[in-house]
Amino acid sequence: MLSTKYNPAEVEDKWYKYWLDNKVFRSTPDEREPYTIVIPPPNVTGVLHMGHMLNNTIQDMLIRRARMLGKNACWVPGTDHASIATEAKVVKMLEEKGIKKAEIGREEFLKHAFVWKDKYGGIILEQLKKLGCSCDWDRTAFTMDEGYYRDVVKVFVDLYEKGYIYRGVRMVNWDPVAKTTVSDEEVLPRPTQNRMCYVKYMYEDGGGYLTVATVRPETIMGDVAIAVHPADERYTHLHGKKVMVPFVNRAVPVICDEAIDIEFGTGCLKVTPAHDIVDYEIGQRHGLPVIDCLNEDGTISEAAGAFVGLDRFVARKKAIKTLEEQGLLERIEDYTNNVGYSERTDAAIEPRLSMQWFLKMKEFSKPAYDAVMNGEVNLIPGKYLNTYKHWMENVRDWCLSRQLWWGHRIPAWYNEQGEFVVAVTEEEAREKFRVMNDELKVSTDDSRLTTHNSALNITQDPDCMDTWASSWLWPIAVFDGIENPDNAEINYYYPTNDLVTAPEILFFWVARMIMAGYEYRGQKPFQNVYLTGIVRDKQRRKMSKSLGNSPDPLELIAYYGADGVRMGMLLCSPAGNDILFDESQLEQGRNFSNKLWNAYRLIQGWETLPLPMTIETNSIGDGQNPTKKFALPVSWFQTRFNTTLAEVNLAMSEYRLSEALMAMYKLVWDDFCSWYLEMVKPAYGQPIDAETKADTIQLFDALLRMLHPIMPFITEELWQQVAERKPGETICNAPWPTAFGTESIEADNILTLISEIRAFRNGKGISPKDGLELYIKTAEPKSYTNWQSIIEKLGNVSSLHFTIDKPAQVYSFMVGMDECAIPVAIDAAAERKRIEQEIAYLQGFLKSVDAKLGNEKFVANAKPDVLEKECQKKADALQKIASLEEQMGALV
RNA sequence: GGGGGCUUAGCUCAGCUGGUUCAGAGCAUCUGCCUUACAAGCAGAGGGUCACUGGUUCGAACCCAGUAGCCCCCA
Repeated sequence: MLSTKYNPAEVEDKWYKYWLDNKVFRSTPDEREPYTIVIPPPNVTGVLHMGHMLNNTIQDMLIRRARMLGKNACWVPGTDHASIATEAKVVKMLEEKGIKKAEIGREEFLKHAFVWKDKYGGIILEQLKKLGCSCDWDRTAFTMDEGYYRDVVKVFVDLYEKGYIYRGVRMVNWDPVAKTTVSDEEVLPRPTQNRMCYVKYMYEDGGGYLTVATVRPETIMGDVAIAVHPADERYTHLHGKKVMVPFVNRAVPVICDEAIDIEFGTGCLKVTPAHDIVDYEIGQRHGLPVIDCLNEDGTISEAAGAFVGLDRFVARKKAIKTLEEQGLLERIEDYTNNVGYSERTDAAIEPRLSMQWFLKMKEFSKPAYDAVMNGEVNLIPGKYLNTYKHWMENVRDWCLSRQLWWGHRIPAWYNEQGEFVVAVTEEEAREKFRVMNDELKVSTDDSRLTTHNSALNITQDPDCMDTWASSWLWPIAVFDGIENPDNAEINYYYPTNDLVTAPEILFFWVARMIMAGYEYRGQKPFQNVYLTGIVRDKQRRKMSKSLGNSPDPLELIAYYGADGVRMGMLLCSPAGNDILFDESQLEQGRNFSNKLWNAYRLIQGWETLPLPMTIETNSIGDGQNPTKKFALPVSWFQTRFNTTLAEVNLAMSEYRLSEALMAMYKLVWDDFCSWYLEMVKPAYGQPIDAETKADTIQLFDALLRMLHPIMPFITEELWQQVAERKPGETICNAPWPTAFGTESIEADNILTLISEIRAFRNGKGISPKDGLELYIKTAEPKSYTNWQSIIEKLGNVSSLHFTIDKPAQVYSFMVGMDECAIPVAIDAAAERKRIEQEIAYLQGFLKSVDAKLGNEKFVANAKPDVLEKECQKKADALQKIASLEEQMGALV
């Protein structure tokens, strides 16, 4: 006896193991059409969160359906080394053990990092298995695998040689805690309480001062000028004068620059090129020197000449105090401004000049821009097209270097003279130095250069690359398409079909993969990019570990079942729309699993009768096939199934996944369970004819196959039970359903009639157990008699008449054009009112239709089918009104 | 400051190329049912001036302009 509740925990692990044992997810190139997805590699620091659940459920649904459609489905899993996030974790872990990164050195640190990665790096992949993800695990890749590492380096060298990569000084976002640059996107601005200091800068020639407003007095030592707006009349007299910088007593010029905001502060800007991007630009324009007052850890540098060695925030306080003591502080105000904080360490970001490696983007990004604009790569939903366009048209050079150890080390080598070459290996680097030297020697004939030849003291750039500089090769590198660009796998699987990811990394990752795809394959990396929404909590906050507002996905799976979670989540998340997560959604998914389970319980419990049914017990047969008791309901459901299947296929092809799911949900719950099963269900303890049972199982099998991509576990469990299966056979490889070859049977009137009867009963408080008499006045009694026993059963109709003679006391209603009546004691006045209201509504409706038909322009302009519809509406409305009026007349 | 998007039932959202039997779905709410597949259930019901104001059109939730509110991205 099966439990009345579906228990997912009992079956999920069993089937996942079965799939792995039978290598169901394994893909190798063959003659079939490939269908490929590469997973957006989660960070090795990652654990499964709600975003992954959504994202990977979508990928699994796509890949499982493709597999059932007979394609060679390949889903490549893997992880990203996530340089900054992982390094931060490892540093912290070591610190807890009392080990300092700087003390143990690079080699040793990396050993620790790999140990950490081996221990924690695969957790999330294991968690994906709980979700049911059908990845080809034999292909699991990692962005720092040996081969992958070589690819990344090779690409760097290649791009350098092509002239795309350059080294330059730039203002970067500096994280003084992680001691690395971070990208603009990793800087989170936050309103911060500060103090605005109004500082006096004395004229060099004495006789007065000007006042500058600043929130960063600790950078005063780096001032190289005071800038005012050329049109600011308050300061015209100061043009060309010099003023003294506090603390260091350096005379600096007062300069004019259009960039100054006259309204802000006093209208005088202290120019500190090393510590502010605007100041840096002003400095560039005016040829000013750069004085870098900060060390990489955020302490004041030697170059500053004051407060040396103090932390920047300590120095700030001290600076204020000193200014006060020296009488240079005019006043001080509370001031709130936006300060950028590191997403990784939460340290206040320091704008800082530093030597970095950059990739020139303008020209390089062109193919990626075109590919999306001309639809070669399709963004779903399309609203991201504009976002993409805008970003790509304003693309800036990509800072490739990070001051970290965990990652792909920049393949640049420096000699003692500070010259550098870019090469894949140290060997090659030496060779390049040698060649470079030879050329120099030839051109300059300088014998001193011989030393530099094999000289040999060369060192590699200590920095490593931005994580995205490895993951942008993902769709190529996982098939070894960089090192072996013509291998069978890359030729077969590339370009991939769909990429499913979050919109927040559209530029970071997606755009760059497209660039890499065209550069290294001459082709797009994927056809479609499905951008999921962000999972938020009910207060619309993004779910995150730091906020603690994210439930533990594994607990959810344990409670609702993987299928329930998958169905529940996706049912209400259209592409690109944020999903407001609520556990009641998962409850819906779980309940749906249970519904399916119980449908099966019902079917499997049916006893069949060995003998053919007799015609007497067989009142709703179609009259031509008396042994096939429920021919009409089966055909009717098959018709419904065919319609829904077409909707599902269309919705899927347009990536309207939630709509596809909703259509399936209704097909199963409403059409199959609430209608079809109730129609064919025998009375308690009664047998069913064998053919109807077989048909029902066939229908159920088709439903299971349709649901399998979204609910893999329960569908496998039931599919294995509804029929005898061979060892190793699995619904994963069963064919995606196709339409039933059946005569199209509609039963809308029958369903409406039954609903009307039930509604009437409900409204009158009549028990479903009390049978009712029913009169139908129709031109086509056969359309009802074919379904008579079903009408009687589902409506609990005790006798059905097709006569005009009916009792005077009736409740009447319309089904389509047919007039129906249930004899019952009624309140004639109330009934009259109800019918009057209905007539009034119809007359209003008729008026609007008439207005259209009476409008010459409408008749002239509307399409013929629209016109025809309107005429039909009019005819129907007229006939209904006539019927209703007749009913009114009959009322006593 | 520049760019993009959103505003439809209490909540979350559909509504593809304008045609009122299109104002929809799910959840939630309400009413009645423990009717032996399922109370994680069954049968019903109520609920919206499609943000606002104009315009285009024979016809607008849908197209255009402006207004208000919210969100995101870039500076």
